Amino acid sequence: MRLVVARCTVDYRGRLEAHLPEAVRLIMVKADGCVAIHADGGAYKPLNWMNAPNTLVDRGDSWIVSNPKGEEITIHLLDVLSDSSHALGDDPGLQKDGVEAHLQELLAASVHAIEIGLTLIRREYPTAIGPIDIVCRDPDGHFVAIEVKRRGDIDGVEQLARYIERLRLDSSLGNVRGVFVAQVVKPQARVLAEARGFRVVEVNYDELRGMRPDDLTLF
Amino acid sequence: MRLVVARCTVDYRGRLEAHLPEAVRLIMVKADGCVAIHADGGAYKPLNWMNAPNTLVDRGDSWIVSNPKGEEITIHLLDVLSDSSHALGDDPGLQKDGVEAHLQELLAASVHAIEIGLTLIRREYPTAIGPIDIVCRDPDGHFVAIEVKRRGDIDGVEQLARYIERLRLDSSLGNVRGVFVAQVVKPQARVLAEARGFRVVEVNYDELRGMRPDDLTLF
DNA sequence: GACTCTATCTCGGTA
DNA sequence: TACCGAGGTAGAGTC
Repeated sequence: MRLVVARCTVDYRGRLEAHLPEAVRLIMVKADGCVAIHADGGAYKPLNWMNAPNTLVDRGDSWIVSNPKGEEITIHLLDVLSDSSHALGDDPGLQKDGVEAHLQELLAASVHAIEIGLTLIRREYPTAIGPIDIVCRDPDGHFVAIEVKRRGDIDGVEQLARYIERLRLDSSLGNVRGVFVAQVVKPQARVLAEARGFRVVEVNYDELRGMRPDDLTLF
Repeated sequence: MRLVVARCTVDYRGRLEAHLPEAVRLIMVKADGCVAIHADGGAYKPLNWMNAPNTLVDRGDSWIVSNPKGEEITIHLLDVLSDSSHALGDDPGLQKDGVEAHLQELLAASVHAIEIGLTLIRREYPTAIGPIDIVCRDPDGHFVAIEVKRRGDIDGVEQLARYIERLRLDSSLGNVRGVFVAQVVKPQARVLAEARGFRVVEVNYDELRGMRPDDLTLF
């Protein structure tokens, strides 16, 4: 990894056009060739960047980084304050817990947390337009399509609507209804979900993790 | 900005839980206090981070960074290979051109580029499920809801469909129709838009920029 | 390769 | 502040 601190200007031309006026910034070049230009604030996102694969032409006072898609960044170096390189080696990578997949697993194991009386048919139920998170049957024998989100946004409701529309094309399934499950459901998403006739359920991840799976509960 | 290259392990607990095994990484601390841990690859996204505002407790061989929301990162430093600080100063910020907002402004100023005879009612027309990009009236007095996208995807068509559905609930508006405008419209989006009864218009950003606003045109 | 969906999304705007 | 939508979204997984 090469770290250059320099007074510079930057021009990007590609999916849009962007320009950075003269200032002191950090230019980070990683081993895979990607380049990122950071200011001294503004969270982790760089001001400008170019992902690998790309080619870097170093003309001394300016760098031109371009990729096969025709995007290009030009960095004019006006004053280099520091320039260092470090061998970091491969990274073993990040281990995560608590993402949507886990929420989905927990819910599939405890579908009664969504609605009493549900029976799991399957998780990741396949359709032509993508898998439905969870599909159940209710005590009346009706299909219940369940969309699980960490944050219940309007996009998720649309997603559920597409799946329901799809399932209803298959008349052999009979009645199909939708349930939208999330840790937090945004107001607009709730309005839309209810307008679409979907039930909306908020669940607590930590409580869910503490619950016994359905096959151990006695109702 | 402080740049530390060190062999380290990292643990994050907050919106989810994450752990980084021992490896050599770059730890970047910006002037606003935010911390990012980078590997030597994987584009611009850090492996772990903590946004400002937060507090950093430096215990020498370990750092504990926590924020008011209850998120926390613990960095164990096993071997510091480099530690440097640089004064970067404020950044004048990024100047962008060609984003959706510009396209929308240009179109609002030249609605005849969408369709001859339209009169602008307002931009960002408010509804319970979000603002409509542009709303016009046509020569017959009908409402026209216009969704503007840089890239015309299926999501944008769905968005327009939601707005139209919403407007039609208000019978006082009379007839309402939709127009989907983008620089490029994906085939699937076009099919869906036309199935929904929306007109589809492709516009050229550069041509649009060269046009005079409506109040200067003489039709 | 194209498509789909998640994200500690980030970031900006606005009510 | 919370909420909403755009993003050069990026990145992962699947078909």
